[in-house]
Amino acid sequence: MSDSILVWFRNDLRLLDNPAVLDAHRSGQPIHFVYIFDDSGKHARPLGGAQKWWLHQSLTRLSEDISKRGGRLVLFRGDPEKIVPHLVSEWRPSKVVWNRRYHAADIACDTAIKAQLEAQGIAVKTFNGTLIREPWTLVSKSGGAFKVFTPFWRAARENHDVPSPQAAPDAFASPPNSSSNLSVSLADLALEPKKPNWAESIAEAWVPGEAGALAALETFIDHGFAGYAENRNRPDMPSTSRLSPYLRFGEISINRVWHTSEMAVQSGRTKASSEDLRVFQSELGWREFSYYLLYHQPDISKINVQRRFDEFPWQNDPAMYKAWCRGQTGYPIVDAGMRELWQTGFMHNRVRMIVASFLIKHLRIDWRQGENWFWDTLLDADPASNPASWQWVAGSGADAAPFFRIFNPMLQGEKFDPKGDYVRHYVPELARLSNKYIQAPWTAGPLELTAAGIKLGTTYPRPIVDHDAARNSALAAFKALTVYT
DNA sequence: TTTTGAGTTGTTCGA
DNA sequence: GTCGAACAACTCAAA
Repeated sequence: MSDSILVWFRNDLRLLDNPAVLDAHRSGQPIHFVYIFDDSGKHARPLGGAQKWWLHQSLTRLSEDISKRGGRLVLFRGDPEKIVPHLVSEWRPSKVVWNRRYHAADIACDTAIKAQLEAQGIAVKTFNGTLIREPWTLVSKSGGAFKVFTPFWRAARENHDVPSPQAAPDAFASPPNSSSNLSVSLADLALEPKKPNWAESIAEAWVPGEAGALAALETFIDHGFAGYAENRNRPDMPSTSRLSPYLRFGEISINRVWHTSEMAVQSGRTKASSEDLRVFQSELGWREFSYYLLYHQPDISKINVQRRFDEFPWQNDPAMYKAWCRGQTGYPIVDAGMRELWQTGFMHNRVRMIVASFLIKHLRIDWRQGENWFWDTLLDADPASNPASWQWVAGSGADAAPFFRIFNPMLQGEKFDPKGDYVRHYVPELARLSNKYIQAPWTAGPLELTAAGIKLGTTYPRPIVDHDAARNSALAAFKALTVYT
C-alpha cells in the first residue's frame, strides 16, 4: 500500500490559494482528486438550473487544470457519507483533506464522515478555504451572535490580517490506481440543459472556471474599480466586479480578491480611492455576514428571521408571479432586471433590490417565491447570500431594511439608469422611446408611443399594479402586522 | 445594570 | 426646485 492523500473538492473549485490542495501537495504524496455531486437529497438544497450549468463548465476547467499538472479529477454522484468511506476502502489513502462548509446539513455530513474515517485510523484535515472569518470565531462582547452588520464587520477585521494568497502547485503526483467502480463521467451528472438549450446566451456572457475568475478580477480592477463607491449602483455602467458566481463555487479565493484590490489601490495601479476600496471590501463583508447568519440559522431560506413576519398576509397570485418572472410587469426597470437574469444568469445588484422590493411590496408575494426563482436562475445563487438578501429586502431579516422603504421603480430607474441604456438593452421594444418616458411608458402620450412603435397592452404591458395603490396597501399590511404582535 | 447611540442601499409630503 | 421631517418603533452592541 503506497501512501496517498485524498482531496475532496466542494465549493472550492480552484488550485490557486486552495489550502486543502496545498496541504496535500506539500506532503509530497500522490493525490486523489475527487468531486461528488450530491443529489441524494439528504443534505443541502438541490442546485438550481443556472448553477448546474455553471458547475458543469467549472468542473470541466478544473479537471483540465489538474490534468495539466499531471493529476486526475474523478467524479462521483450521490451521498458523500457513502461514497467517501467507499473510496477510502478502495484507495487506502492515509489522509483525507477538504475545505470546510457552513450550512448545518453540510457540517453534519462532514462531521459524520470525519468521525467514521478517524475511527478507521485515517487522518482527516480540514481548512478554511472560503471565508475571511469563520462564523464560530466571532461573538459580540456580550457573548452572543452578532445581528447587525456594522459591529459584525468591525469585529471581523479587528486583530485580523487576511492571509496572503498562495500559489498553485505546478505538478501533482498521481497514485498508481485512481479508478473506482463508483466513478461517473461529467455527462452522467446531466448538469447541462437539454431540450431547450437556454444556456446559450449565458455562455456568451460568462467564462466559468479559475482562469475566468482571474480575468474578471483583472477587468474589474482596471475598468470598474475607480469610482466603485458611486458607480456600483449603475446598471448601465460596467462598475461591479461580477465575481459573485466565481466566489459561489470558490473559483477564486476571498484572500486573493481582498489582497489584489488592496494592492491595486496602494500601488496606484488603479485610480480607485480608499473609499472605493472600503465600499468594495464591505460588499465582501456582506458575503461574510450572510454566511454568519446561515451558520446561526440554517433554515434561513425558509423561516423569517423576525418571526412576526410569519403572520404576514402574502398574496398567492400565480399570474402576477409569472409576469414578474418573465419581465412583463409593465415597469421597465423591473422588466429589464428580470430579463437580464433570464438571459445572462445574473442581475445587477441595484436592480436585484428593485425587483425584490417590487415582488414583496408591490405584489405582496412571499419573498420565498422570489428567492426560489433567483435560486433557479442565478449563476451566483448562494445558500447564504440569496436568502439573507431576500429577507433583508422583505424586512424580515437580521438588520433588515425598514418596511416603509418601498422602492419607486420610476424614480430608481431615473436615478440609476438615467439615460435608459440598461432598459433599452433588455427591453428592446421600448428602445425608441425618449429618455423622458423610458422609465414610465404609460405616461407618454399616444403620439410619442406611436412614434416609438409601442402599443401599450400589446407590444409592452401596462403596469400590472398601480404604484401608489400598491404602496399604500403594502404599508397598511405591514402596519397591521406590527399591531398584532 | 442601565444607558446611549446607532442601524447599507428610500420615498413622500409640505414648507 | 430644494430641503427637512415623517414614516415605527425596536433591538443591538458596547460603554
